[in-house]
Amino acid sequence: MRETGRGRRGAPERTPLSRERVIRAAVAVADERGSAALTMRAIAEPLGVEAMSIYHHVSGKEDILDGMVDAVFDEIELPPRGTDWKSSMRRRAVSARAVLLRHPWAVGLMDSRSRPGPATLRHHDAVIGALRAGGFSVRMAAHAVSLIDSYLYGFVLQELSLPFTGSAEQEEVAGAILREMPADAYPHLAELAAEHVLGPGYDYAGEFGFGLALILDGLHPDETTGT
Amino acid sequence: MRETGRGRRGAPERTPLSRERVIRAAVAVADERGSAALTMRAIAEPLGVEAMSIYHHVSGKEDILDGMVDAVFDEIELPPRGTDWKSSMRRRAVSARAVLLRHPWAVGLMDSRSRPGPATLRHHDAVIGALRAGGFSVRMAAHAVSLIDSYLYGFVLQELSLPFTGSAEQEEVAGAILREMPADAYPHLAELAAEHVLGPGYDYAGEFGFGLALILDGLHPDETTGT
DNA sequence: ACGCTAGCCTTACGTCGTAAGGTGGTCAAG
DNA sequence: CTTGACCACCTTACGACGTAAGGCTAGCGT
Repeated sequence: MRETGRGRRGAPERTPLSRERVIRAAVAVADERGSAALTMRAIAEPLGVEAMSIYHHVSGKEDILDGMVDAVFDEIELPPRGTDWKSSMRRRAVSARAVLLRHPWAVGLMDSRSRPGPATLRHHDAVIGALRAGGFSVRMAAHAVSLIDSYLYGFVLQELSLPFTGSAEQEEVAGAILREMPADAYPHLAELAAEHVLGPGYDYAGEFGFGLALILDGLHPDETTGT
Repeated sequence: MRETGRGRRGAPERTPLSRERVIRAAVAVADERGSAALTMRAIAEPLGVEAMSIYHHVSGKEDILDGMVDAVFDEIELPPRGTDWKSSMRRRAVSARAVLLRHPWAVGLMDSRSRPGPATLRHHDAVIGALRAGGFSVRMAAHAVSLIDSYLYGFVLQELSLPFTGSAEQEEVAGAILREMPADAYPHLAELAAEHVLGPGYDYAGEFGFGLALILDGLHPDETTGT
């Protein structure tokens, strides 16, 4: 697993560490073993290095976390140019959700992290740009970004806190909760669980499209909506 | 700060610990010193007790975190009965946002926590109930809850990750970021910051109402929207 | 009178982030 | 070729964390 390279005179030598390589290793550790396992020692190991060596390339763990968030934004597809604003917003949102689900630690990292990296800035710039190109005023673009991103992050946040991943465990877990839950104490919850969530073919992921469509249909380039 | 009470024969004695008192103390610590300072020892201290004593009343730190999340839900105003669904959803959302801002650690705790407490269940039950009473089908109520809550949590998540709290610092910080940011690399971001966010009277909190209104106006009791 | 038990405390372990300083291999200057 | 500075990594160590294991004591029922 340890990467090696060639020195400038052909002598084989270990690829030197770098901020980028450290952050890539950190992302891999968090993906594979969960965010709780993201320790300095765990990051160092697959790099073939001791924990303290990392400090020569990043300023501390916070710095790594900042870099990880930026790496995640870098993976999100930018709104494609040359399309109408609505479908490009949809594509971007769908891509962002996929990336955030691939890196389940990312949403939780986003609060508490207030120093945006270049990929993050580029990402937001492109999103605003697509809206502006679609005829949105500056004020309206701000509204749209706030709304769409809030929905996006909030949806993924809820999706990740579900105790299951596939729809196989889904029935099982939800059923268990239902059983140990006094059914007449929470009648509406019980009804929703029994009739809908546990019903055939229910897929929580499908909810994402519903809300996204509603939001995008409610947004318009100008303030012609007339609130 | 140490609470005392009276024994059953009038002898003054220390109020015994309880799960509830532990959780209340934990909430206070997190509110006052931040979620990073939420250690067992820090929770124990204001209770006049050693850290290990806590373990006789909760099963571990995870248990405390679960209790804290439930305590937060308990603070959120339930959707008032006897009102139309739309205004009761609005009231509930506004109340929830206020509570989540009062306990900034809460949103971050909500992912990773999958065992809902009684207050949480009661809260969700009441929300679904209000929608059902407003004529929503089970399926549509599920859509509505997912959408509204996603927006709510996502908005607060973003709001909390802003590096400022009041609009005084706001200009200062945003201005500083703008200055150290290559302005022509992120033109749309720069434009939005300069013309809108830094403009007079901008209040990020005001964005909440915009998105909430759009979402609530897009939702309808039956599937008459015709997607 | 006496042991039970509930409720709190003491001690200790392994792991965390990271401060401080050591070490060896490479390279430029002499 | 020698030398010495420097770079990249390592070793050691510290205080704080969550918590396992077991100890102490006061008040109770018998």
